[in-house]
Amino acid sequence: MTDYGSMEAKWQARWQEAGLDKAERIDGKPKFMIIFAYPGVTGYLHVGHLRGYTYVDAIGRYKRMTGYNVLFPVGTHATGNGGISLATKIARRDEKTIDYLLRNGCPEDKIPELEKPMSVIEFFNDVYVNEYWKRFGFLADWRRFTCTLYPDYGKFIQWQFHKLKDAGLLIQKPYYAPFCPNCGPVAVDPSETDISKGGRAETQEYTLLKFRHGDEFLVAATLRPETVYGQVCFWVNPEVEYRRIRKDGETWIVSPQAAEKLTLQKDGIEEVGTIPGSEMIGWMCEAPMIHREIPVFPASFCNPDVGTGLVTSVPSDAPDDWISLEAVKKDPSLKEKYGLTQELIDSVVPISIIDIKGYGDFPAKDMIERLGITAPGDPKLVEAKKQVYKDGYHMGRMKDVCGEFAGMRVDEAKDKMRQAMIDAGEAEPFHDLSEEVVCRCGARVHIRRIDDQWFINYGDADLTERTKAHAKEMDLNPPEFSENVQGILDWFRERACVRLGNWLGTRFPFDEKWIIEAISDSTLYPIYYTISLYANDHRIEPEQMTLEFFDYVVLGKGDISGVSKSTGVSEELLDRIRKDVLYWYPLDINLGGKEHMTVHFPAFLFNHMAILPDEMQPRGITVNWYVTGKNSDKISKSKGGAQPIPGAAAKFGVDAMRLYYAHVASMFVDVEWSEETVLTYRQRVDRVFGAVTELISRESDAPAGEIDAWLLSRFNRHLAEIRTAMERYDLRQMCTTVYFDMLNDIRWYTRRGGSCRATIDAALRIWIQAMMPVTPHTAEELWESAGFDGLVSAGQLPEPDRSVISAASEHGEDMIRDVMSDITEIRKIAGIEAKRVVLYTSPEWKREVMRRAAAMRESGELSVPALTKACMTDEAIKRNGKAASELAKKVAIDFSRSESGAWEPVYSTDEFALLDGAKGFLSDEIGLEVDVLSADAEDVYDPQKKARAAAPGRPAILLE
RNA sequence: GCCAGGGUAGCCGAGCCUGGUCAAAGGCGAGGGACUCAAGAUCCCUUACCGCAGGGUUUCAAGGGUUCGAAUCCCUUCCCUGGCACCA
Repeated sequence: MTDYGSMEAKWQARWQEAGLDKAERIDGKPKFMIIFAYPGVTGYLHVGHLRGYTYVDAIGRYKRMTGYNVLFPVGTHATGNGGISLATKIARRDEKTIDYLLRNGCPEDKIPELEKPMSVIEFFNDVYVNEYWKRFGFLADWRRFTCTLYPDYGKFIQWQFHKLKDAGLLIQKPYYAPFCPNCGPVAVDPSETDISKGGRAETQEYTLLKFRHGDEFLVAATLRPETVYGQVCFWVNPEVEYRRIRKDGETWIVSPQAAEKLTLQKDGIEEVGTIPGSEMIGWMCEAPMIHREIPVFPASFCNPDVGTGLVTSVPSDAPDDWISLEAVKKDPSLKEKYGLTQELIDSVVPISIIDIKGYGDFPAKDMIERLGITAPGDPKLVEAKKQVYKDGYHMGRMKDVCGEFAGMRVDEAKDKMRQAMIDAGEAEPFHDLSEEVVCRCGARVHIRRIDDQWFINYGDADLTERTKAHAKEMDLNPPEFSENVQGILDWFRERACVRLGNWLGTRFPFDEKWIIEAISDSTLYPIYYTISLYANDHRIEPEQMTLEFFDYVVLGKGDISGVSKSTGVSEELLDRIRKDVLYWYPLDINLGGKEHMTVHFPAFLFNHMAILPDEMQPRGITVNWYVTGKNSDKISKSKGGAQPIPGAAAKFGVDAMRLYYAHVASMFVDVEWSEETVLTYRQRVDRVFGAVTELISRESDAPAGEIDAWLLSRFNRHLAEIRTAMERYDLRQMCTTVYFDMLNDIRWYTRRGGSCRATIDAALRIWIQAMMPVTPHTAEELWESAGFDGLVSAGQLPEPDRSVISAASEHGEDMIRDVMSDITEIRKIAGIEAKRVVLYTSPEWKREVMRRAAAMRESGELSVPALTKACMTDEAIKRNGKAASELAKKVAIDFSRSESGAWEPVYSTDEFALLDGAKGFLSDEIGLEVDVLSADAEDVYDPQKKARAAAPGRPAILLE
């Protein structure tokens, strides 16, 4: 295996020596600032992540070689519980975790150090920078690296929150969060850092429905308030000892567990007694909204742990209800046991309330039959419920029985009906976890109301309008994101921005018990890269980074001498930082994966708009899609199947991988990772490398000829194409030109016998420079062996020389290729064992027809009759009779469809000279003797009368 | 369901905005050939169908429409993908 690593390391060291990675303000020089949305520190990354990062480096390199001073900083986002989670697992030597670390190349002796969260973060910061980004040859300004857990970064975030507060965008309102009675707030997430069970639980929003019975209420909890019109009875678990509680002067009956949960969410709850479930069977209670009396029946599926342990029954749409009602009707023992009358039981019949495509009047019944469920307690009921709920919510429509809600879509009716009942005092909101969650301390975790939760008010109308207006001006890629983002910005509402508990992050400046949560501290940060430089080398210390400091350097507010005095930062340094900020900002491109479209990018836009002046608003966002595993999953970090990045880099070489990312597909589609595909790019790099190496060493003392003019024309045209593509950041198009088209041109040049040193050198300069953005190591290696000076990475891409771009020259070679393929085709079709081929070039009169057509096209008078008429005034043309008028017709149509001047090379090329000059080449290529004759020549040899078919651009061919 | 984006030759994928020069780029795969003792690499040719002269025929999810002309514009239908929130 070739040792790509040492070649790559060599050039990376040279770039560093040359200081190419460092970005410094150069007043007056155009700047370009680009970032990728920094990754969360969650462990080892996989090959998929490098896709977006590679785009950023390639774009940065391209900008650098086209006259820009480029700032490409990197950082990491470590806010959250990822670090804690990993450290905890490492501390208790969790087998899977240790295995995961070792498999990804973590040195064994490093592991004991990783028991502290911050050590984990620092460890991975180092991995990301050194094993991923530097390894891939990125020219990022490493000096500016920052991490969300650094104290100086925290100062910046606290300042940002002061600004949000000043702008009136921080609001407080109640919020419902998981809470342990002993440990306080806990994080419920799949990593299960804080908890020992229930990491997949979700917070669900129930509606408590109050059913009047005498002067008390049976309280049911439902996720489907829109089904109240279908209520026909009420379920109570006869085995459960229910509680009576006082709430706002009312008496409620709920399960004991529900009573406990309610105290966490409602004020003034007081237990006043108990009542066995069995006692309630046979009661009549008044259902909310419909105000009908419905009977209470026994049901074993009422789990006191879920909701309130009491359930309103809507058999039409709830499979559990349907099957249980059937069971009640069939079970005679219930009548005796609970004294229910047959009449009462018979009076309970399902009511059809929702019309769902693909279902009959009673969706629950349909689903039960479809799944073959026959009795209550069947485990398939869970699935049945989920499916009916989902279909009902998305596709259902309320039927006529639903009063004022008739005809509404379910997803709309749900909120409306819930609100109507809450307004009428018949219902209340309630939150519960979808499954049992147990804290590490062993206590049960419940949802608790938090009254003073802070939110950022992204729903603010003025902010939204201004942000939307700015987004319209931005360069957003893919273009459809421009359209979508308008909707996303509208849809963004208040967002909880702080949280309690065991999380890493910055303290909320207005109340230290809160930690600023993960999305909210990563929205304005790109601007901090202009400042982190000075914090990292300790020219400023975190304690100096006061509100006045940021106000001055970011916003230009305050008086420099005052700020200098209060912070202890010299006026000179303050001035310098301020100028840096003004120079580098706004951000030109923020590139991130598609997951950011509805989360990070809108928040990024809002925060910039809320805090920074117009001239500092971001200019562009580029969204990249993923590299996926099989079955188009994201390559999962946790699944472990993905290849560690350093291993892949060693195996394929960094440049091959970079080219793979840049070219394998449009930025805006997912790509399935396949080593085989990467290998074809490895091969592609090798082929280009080989072709260049061969050109460098080729004997090349021939004088410049036609083919040299052709190559220079092609390469300068490509240069222009590359620039056009890169205007749109279309790396893929650019790579097609550089690694495919240009290689093909070189092959043709070689095949045509090109070997002029000056041409080759000129072509190589263009070509190698054009390779630099995507395959920089290969480019350097080639640049050096070609004997060119300096580093390509430090050079400037030449402007295309339009004076050497020649349509005529390119047309000539196209013609030769066409002639070759025509000959091949004729030989194949005709099955002739030919010894000789005769080419007849077009007669002069046909050229004249085209000249006339071109002139008429120019002056706008071209039409079939006009051209025919004009041609007939020319004796030399007219003489050809019908052939002349037919040609005039065809030419008139062809020319009028084309751009003016497009056909010029066709009629003005000296075809005889061209083909005669290529005779030797053609003869070698096709293995036949080749003669070139002019169709105009006197007594031309033409035994098969082929010559008359000759036309400009299309010589007649005779095989014999 | 709502919003958005798609369905192109064996596969991947350009073209579609700005209709004609589109049987439709390029790559991969496949077949043939050159080079070679041989393999690999490299290079050349072919790869919808028909055709003993460079041509013809039928194609760009399906159906309909606009137009002298449609892969490209419009309408309908079918199918696929993503997002639908407090989760980074």
